[in-house]
Amino acid sequence: MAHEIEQKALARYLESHTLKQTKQREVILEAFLEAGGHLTGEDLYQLIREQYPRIGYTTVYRSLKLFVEAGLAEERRFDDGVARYEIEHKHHDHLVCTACGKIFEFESAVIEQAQKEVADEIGFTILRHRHELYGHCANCRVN
Amino acid sequence: MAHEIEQKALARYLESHTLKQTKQREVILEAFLEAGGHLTGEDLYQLIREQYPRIGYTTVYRSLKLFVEAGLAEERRFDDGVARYEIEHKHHDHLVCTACGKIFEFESAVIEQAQKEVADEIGFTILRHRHELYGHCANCRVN
DNA sequence: TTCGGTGCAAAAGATTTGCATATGT
DNA sequence: ACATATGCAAATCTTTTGCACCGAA
Repeated sequence: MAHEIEQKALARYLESHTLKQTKQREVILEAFLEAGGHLTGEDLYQLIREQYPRIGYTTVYRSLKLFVEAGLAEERRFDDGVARYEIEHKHHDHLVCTACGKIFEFESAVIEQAQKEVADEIGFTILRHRHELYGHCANCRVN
Repeated sequence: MAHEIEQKALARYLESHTLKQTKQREVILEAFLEAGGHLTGEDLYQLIREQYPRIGYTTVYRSLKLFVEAGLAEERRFDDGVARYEIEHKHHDHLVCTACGKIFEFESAVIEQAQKEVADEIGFTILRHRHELYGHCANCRVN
């Protein structure tokens, strides 16, 4: 099995929280990491279903929430209102192509700084943020 | 009745689209404008219910979508995934206080510019965006 | 008189929960 | 043994739709 590091991180989390290590959790985490993120619960359920038809979607949804708790995944919600999960990694924001659905990531120190200034002005403390640009990617744009 | 300008804008839209002017639409628009925006369909339905218990929530939801079509309102979705509607006005983004739920607006030319640069780099055309800062407002922050 | 509108109830889609059963620890 | 996890079905929650009836044009 690949992704030993993440599997071990999950194992550690489970152990330290008196939760149980199960085949399902291992399989679901594996499939999630393999797919590379930005998946809905349904997406992941369908993927897993092919190989493990006996795993219920309830378990997939519950596992995804567990991964978030464990710091392995992050929950996002783009404009369609459906929850998507991605692999937790360095902070970044998204560009979403509304034509093909592809999702790109970006980060900008200038923007982060400007945000802070906007917030400071009204005495607001930023805990997290969300920044999404919707439009057409290079492939889909009309030239 | 207040908000004559918006009521007239709606009337114009209805007329030009062969749609009908109804008491419900007038009442719902009035309540929406009066409340000042950032409301969910349910919020608005509850507000209207007090005075007009015979207006169904279906009509409220349908009217809100109509207002968006007519350019009078905008649909937003914050982190809870529920659709909220606000009065359409100059472009801006939001600061959302996760303690008291209050919503503030901001705009930043620096950020808009930086967005454009990020998009240009990968040949992406931005059609719209969404930028939300979550945290604690001046009243709720722990000093 | 003719369409579009309304309101109810029912459907739908995504996610959560209750519960009996199964399974790590 | 005991407590948590699973999987099914049923419940939720928000939003949409079907349909008979109503009302604006």
